[in-house]
Amino acid sequence: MDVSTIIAPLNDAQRLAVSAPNQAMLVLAGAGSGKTRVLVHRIAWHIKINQISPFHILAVTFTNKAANEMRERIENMLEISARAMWIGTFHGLAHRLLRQHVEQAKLPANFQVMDSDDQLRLIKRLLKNLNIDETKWPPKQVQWFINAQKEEGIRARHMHESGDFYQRQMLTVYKAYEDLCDRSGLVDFAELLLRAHELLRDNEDLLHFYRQRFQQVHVDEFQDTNTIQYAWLRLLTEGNDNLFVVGDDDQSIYGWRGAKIENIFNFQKHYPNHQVVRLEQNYRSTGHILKAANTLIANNEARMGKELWTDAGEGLPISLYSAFNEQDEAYFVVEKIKQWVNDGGLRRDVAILYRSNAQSRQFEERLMTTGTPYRVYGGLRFFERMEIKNALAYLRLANHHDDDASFERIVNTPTRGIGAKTLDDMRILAREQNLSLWQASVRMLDENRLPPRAGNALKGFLNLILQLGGETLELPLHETVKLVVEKSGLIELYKKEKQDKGEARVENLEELVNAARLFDADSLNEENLSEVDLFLTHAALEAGEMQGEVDEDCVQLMTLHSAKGLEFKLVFMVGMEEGLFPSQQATDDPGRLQEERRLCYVGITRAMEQLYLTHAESRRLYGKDNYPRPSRFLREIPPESIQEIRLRAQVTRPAATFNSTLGNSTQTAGRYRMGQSVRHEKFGEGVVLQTEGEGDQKKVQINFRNAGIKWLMLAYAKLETL
DNA sequence: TACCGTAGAATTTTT
DNA sequence: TTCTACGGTA
Repeated sequence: MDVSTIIAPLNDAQRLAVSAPNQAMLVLAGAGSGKTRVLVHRIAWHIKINQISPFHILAVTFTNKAANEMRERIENMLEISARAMWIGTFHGLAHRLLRQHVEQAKLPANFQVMDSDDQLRLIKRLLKNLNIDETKWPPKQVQWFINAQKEEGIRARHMHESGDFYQRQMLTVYKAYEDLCDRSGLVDFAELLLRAHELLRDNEDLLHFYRQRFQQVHVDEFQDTNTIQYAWLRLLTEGNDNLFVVGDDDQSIYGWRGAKIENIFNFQKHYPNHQVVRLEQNYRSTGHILKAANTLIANNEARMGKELWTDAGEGLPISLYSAFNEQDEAYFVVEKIKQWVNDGGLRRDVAILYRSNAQSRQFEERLMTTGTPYRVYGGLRFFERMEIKNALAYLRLANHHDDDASFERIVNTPTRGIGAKTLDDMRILAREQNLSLWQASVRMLDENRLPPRAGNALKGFLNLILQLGGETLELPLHETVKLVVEKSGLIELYKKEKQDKGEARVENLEELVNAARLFDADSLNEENLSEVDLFLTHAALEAGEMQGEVDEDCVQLMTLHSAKGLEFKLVFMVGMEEGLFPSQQATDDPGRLQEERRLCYVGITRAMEQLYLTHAESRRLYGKDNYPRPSRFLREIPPESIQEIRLRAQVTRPAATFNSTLGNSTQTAGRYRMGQSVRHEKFGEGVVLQTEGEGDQKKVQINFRNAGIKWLMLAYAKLETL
């Protein structure tokens, strides 16, 4: 393979990035500008042109999906195995480091990874133990606090006792949490990163080794890195100038989760010899769409600056529809989708994007009644489902008796007569004697501390776990899982549950056995784990797909956040209203508002051919009617790129639609029907929401742009239709 | 232990 | 409005 095969399919900017000499590099890759391609080709360049062994290459991503895709594309392109190359997520790679150096990382050899749900449960239990009132100290908030500290690299011992009451309380919990995790051999997501950072920072020989090993370090979605992730990258590369990062400050939408967009700016300070390359040619969207995106995002401050362009032509203008209410909005969108399909379009090329999950319902209902297949993203993923987590807890406890989190989870699931009293006693004993719950129950049984019934029940449970642990030693993984699922009694439990739900759970458990069968244990076993532990880690680190792969051609419904990285021919961005998007909480904070704007930018740039923006004049939210003003983002898009879909164009629509959705036939009558724009002498412009009464008694409710919502008597109000 | 009623909350979620 | 978590009761 020679230079041209790697370089030929690239544009100038891409080439510049791919073939640059070894130095720190910041690639600002606009949406749809081929950033993965640049990463893949850059790595290919190192391997084929610079003769760097894959062994010496590191590539970090945020999602498993991105990591898998990158590995695959490199292997296909170079026709080599990329086994030796470290490609993975920050968390996956951190985990691998910790496993390979458990001792130096000061972890037990069989440490287990907790997902956020496990973590939350652990915190809840901890608060109970510490007698801390959960209503005053919400576990979620505690969890957030702890993770935020870890992401900043702060341990409990680094914190001062002297803070305010809140700080001191949080610190107490943080300390206790650290102790509990250490004692139970549990590691949460943030801990993986923090500990991996400390591991390298505090072990000079190790750091030296990995700095030598990773001659070229590549990072995807750099704008999403948090403090500790960036610190880890710096440890590995600073001074060597061998850090190649790709990102887009305009697509940073996870600030609320700790992502530091500043890392992009800091990069330029920390790597003074860096080079910046901008990828601005867009291969995805039409001119109108890009113009809208560019103009909108120009309203943000402190950008690196970038302007997307295309040579693909203007395309269709963006359509804007003002719906009466959220039902009309759904109606409109689904009508347009039906048209698209009638014109030969595929449903899978269509996406409905919204700010918050709650908005999906209207669309689902409408899609359902029209018989349009659809798929909603979000919600629980496979390994996060209750029944799966229960089954995995059995598996875990059978292999790690001292895992208290798993113990608590399943000790009485299904119910086996181990009640609150028994458990309380057990917890007290465990705390006093510094034992695990397992050890505590063994002792209680040994010392005959329990009434016969509870004692027998507990004995039964311990035996079950022992049996599962013992019998499964010799079995292949999927047989082990099968045994666990069957003997645990979970299947029976869910069979009894309400029809459809229980059935789904049983199916999921069966699917779990299947997943274990398909699990390719030796694919990445550098960690020297048992097959079971490897599977458990896999479950924690890769929560799995949202739903099983449904190949059916269906409309895609998802939040703007989950749409990042995807593209669709036809995109609907719905609920473009103040208070919804931008969300209420963001409106008074300039920083958060800019993040909302970036989210809007992400949404717009998902569209390849056609983009619809919709908002509703009236929206029922949490049981209350709201009359939101159109989103400011709509005004930030150049009018010449927008085509408003006028109500007049809708006259062919059967009046029954409005009636059935609003349930009041008077509302379509007369000059002042819903949606009619009017002007009032004093209140200015507004939109009719509904009417009531007849003759001189007729009243209209109007949402005035500036004066708010008012009821007016038609006979007196001087209204002018627009 | 299981079921019911009610209070209270209700962006976004790569790992 | 709708969902969840919790506390009370059978």
